[in-house]
Amino acid sequence: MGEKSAQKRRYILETARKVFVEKGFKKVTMKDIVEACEISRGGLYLYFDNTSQIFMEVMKLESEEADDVFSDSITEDATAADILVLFLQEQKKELLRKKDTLTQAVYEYYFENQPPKKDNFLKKQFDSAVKIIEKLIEIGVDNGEFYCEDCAGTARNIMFVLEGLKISAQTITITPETVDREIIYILKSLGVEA
Amino acid sequence: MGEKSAQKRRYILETARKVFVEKGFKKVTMKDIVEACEISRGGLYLYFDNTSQIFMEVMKLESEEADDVFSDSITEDATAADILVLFLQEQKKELLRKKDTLTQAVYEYYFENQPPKKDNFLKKQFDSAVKIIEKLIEIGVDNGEFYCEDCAGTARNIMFVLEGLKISAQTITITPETVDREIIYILKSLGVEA
DNA sequence: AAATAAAAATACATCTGTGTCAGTTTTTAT
DNA sequence: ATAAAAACTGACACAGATGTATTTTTATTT
Repeated sequence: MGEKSAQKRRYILETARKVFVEKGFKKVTMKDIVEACEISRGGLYLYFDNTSQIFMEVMKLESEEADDVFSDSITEDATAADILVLFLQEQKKELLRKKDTLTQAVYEYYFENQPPKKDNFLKKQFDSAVKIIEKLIEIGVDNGEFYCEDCAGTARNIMFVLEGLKISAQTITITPETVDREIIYILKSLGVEA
Repeated sequence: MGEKSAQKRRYILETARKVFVEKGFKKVTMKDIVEACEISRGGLYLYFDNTSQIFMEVMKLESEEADDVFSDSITEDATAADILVLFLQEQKKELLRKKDTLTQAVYEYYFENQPPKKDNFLKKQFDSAVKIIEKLIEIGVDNGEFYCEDCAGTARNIMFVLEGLKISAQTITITPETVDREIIYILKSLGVEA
């Protein structure tokens, strides 16, 4: 498969991503992707075998482009609290505009394809986020910005709260105020008044 | 529809529940339910129109039989901390045996049928659980068992953590130890050493 | 026991999605 | 310019699910 094919593969994946954002995972058919890409049925099968494969590759692309949220803010010479707040605000934005992310599709995919212990996209994201938050809290504690006895535990706890908010945003209806309250709660638990 | 029909309706719902537990929501077809109930295709359509309707009624039954977890333990003359621990242990059990609950099916259903603001089964459950936990914490604070400045906030926070654990158990693989750590973390935040 | 009503089973027509394949067009190389 | 290779297309056969219509069985009434 030559240069050109790689380009088209990429185009298909990017277009398919929009479809998954729109419809989740389960509902999407090869036909949907074909139509979105404005190619033929047979053409699509030249590049991909089925929707699961396409989705997996979409997730892969996604994960390669991730982690930027953090690095953006960390490079500044902001305080630990600033960075944490920035991160939480970013998460808030993300989880409230639920119709613009792969969140739901990813959940659906994992429901269908029972927990792959290795190569679990979500687990990787979760674990790496925990680690970064933990580091951040440690820095804050050293600074005297935060009070915290168990940085790892707190980091994990924060991530579970965010997961809870994320899924709740997809099922229950969640208001910005609800998210704000949780953010304030988290900061308070670190001894930071918002 | 006579006495007998009502009985059969009930039988179908209870059998269908097992199918939903087994397969989630989206995957389940009328055929699956027909086979599980050992009745005929046409027969099922006499009672229900489609899988969504069946699932909605299953959830309704489910919600009518809920809330017992709490009432069971609350009637005892246990301390607030005891009751809270019992509740958290119950939740732990529930979320670890993920293959034995409707959790995943409910999520799938809500993904598909976008957030009904009224009659939202999940929201009702969530809100009522928050209220009960809040009361419990207040009692504990009055007792001097707990230390807590914002009972409502803490109750909400606990529920979001549990939601996070619940969805994580379905997607990431979660160990009992992970849940235990969160439980300990929660108790510690109330000033209770486990 | 025959007539009638209710309940259940079967067969049917339809629809939607899948994956493949024979044939066509486009690209590339000589 | 032409042959070979690569990329693409639309039609096809198949599979599985839906909801309905018809027939068969079972129960009820007189």
